[in-house]
Amino acid sequence: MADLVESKPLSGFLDVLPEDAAVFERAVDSLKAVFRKYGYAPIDTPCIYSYETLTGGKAGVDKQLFDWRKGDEGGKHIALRFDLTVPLARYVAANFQKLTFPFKRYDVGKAWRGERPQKGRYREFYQCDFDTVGTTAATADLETALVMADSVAAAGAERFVIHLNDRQILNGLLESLGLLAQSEKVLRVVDKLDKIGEPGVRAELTQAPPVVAGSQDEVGLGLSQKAADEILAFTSLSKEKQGDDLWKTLEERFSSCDRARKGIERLRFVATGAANLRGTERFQVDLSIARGLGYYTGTVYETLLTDAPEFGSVCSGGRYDDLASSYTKQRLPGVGASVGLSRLLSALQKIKPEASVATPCPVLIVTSQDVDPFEGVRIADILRRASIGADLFPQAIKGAEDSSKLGKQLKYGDARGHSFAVIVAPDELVRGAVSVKDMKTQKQDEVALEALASTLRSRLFP
RNA sequence: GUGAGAGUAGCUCAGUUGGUUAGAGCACCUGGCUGUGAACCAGGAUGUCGGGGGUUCGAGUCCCCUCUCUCACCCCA
Repeated sequence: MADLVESKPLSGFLDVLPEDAAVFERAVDSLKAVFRKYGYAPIDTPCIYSYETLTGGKAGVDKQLFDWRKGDEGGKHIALRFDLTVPLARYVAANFQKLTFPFKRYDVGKAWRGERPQKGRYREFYQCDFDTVGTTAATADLETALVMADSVAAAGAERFVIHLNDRQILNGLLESLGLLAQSEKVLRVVDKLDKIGEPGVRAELTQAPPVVAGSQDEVGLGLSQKAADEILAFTSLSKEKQGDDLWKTLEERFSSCDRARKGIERLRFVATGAANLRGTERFQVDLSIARGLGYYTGTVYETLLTDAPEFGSVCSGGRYDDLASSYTKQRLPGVGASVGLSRLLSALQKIKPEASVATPCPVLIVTSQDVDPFEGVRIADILRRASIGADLFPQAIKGAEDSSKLGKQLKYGDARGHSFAVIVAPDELVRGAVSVKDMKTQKQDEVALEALASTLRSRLFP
């Protein structure tokens, strides 16, 4: 015998079993329904791009890309997309004259990262993006928050909190400290507050920068203690105060800073509006969240599951001033977010492992070895014509090698989770009837063929 | 890329200070039950002990190298 070849997927890639795929498909359907309800239209975009397109011409982003070695286009380096937002930016730039703005689209698809996998982090994963492109209006930011709440709930999460912030406020603070140029690095460190705590963040902010520029293992921005104090005092504000207290404090603190005041105004609109429509327990102003992504410039969102915060954010997003600046001179502001469905579902599975079934059909047709196998196909067909999902256990003609006994067929039905078995056997068949067995209660009774569809329908959907 | 841990049956794992033929549970197959599953009883099949080298009379066990996976860092859904 030839040596067998590895059948397991690569690390960070997932096989999905039927029972999990059923959950996944339901979740996707629910999400899409939410997106459509808010006016987002579906689009589709390619998975592979040239390096240049993916990175937007910027250096340094390519570290996490999933390389594609074969199929180079005229020597061009190509790679898989790492999210759905970059493809959107490119798409909007490429189809600018065909689209109507504000443009709202959703896109459900896979993205790839070339990094080491970890808990809740894969190298291939699904994202469900929705964005509103071509407006700076704060209502779009507020509606984005609502879509996030509705989608995470629709995917099956019960307890979660959407953290809200606006980068303009922190940027205002940094501006007053003369640190605006380092904004992105500072935001990234601040973003780790929940993970490494205040001492950790303070250390990273004040430690000397890496000796070797660009080193990945050393951290440190070399800020002054005073700057670190200011930053930490600011981010802890939302931990001490929420609601009107917080707004009042912020407005006083930043009364002379134009940039921050705009951010406060918008954040207040979004946070109070969202809490008003979906409940205060769903939304929380959190001045410490920043999002690592560089293109966010205003509102930022992050969603944590109350029962599984260790999985990280399951739905994040933000507002950007100019999404497609790398691809077009047209300025395209917008706001959007992404449901990390692979992560969300793996977290939900941990919170409440649901007994789900491996079959989409409620009914299994099993046939005795003593009847013409055609009867099974015929009876299954009756149910399908009546729009009742019916799976027929493949049954060979009597005496054939792989003809299965009733017991084995019922065992299969049990393993797959069918609700009812329709047993086709000679005694009933001569009377023009079959036996219908409830797989849970084990009760079974004889039903005439003419009444089969209606009987099953009433039992399946009482 | 950096650091830590782990690789034994399809899955989860046990395997004593190195000792003959490597085990258990679950799952699977067969029969008890020629017209009835998830319970029970009896039986059955399954392993290059991740790979390579070394020490030894003898290695799943000790040493070295290598590969892979997991967790964490970086970064992020």
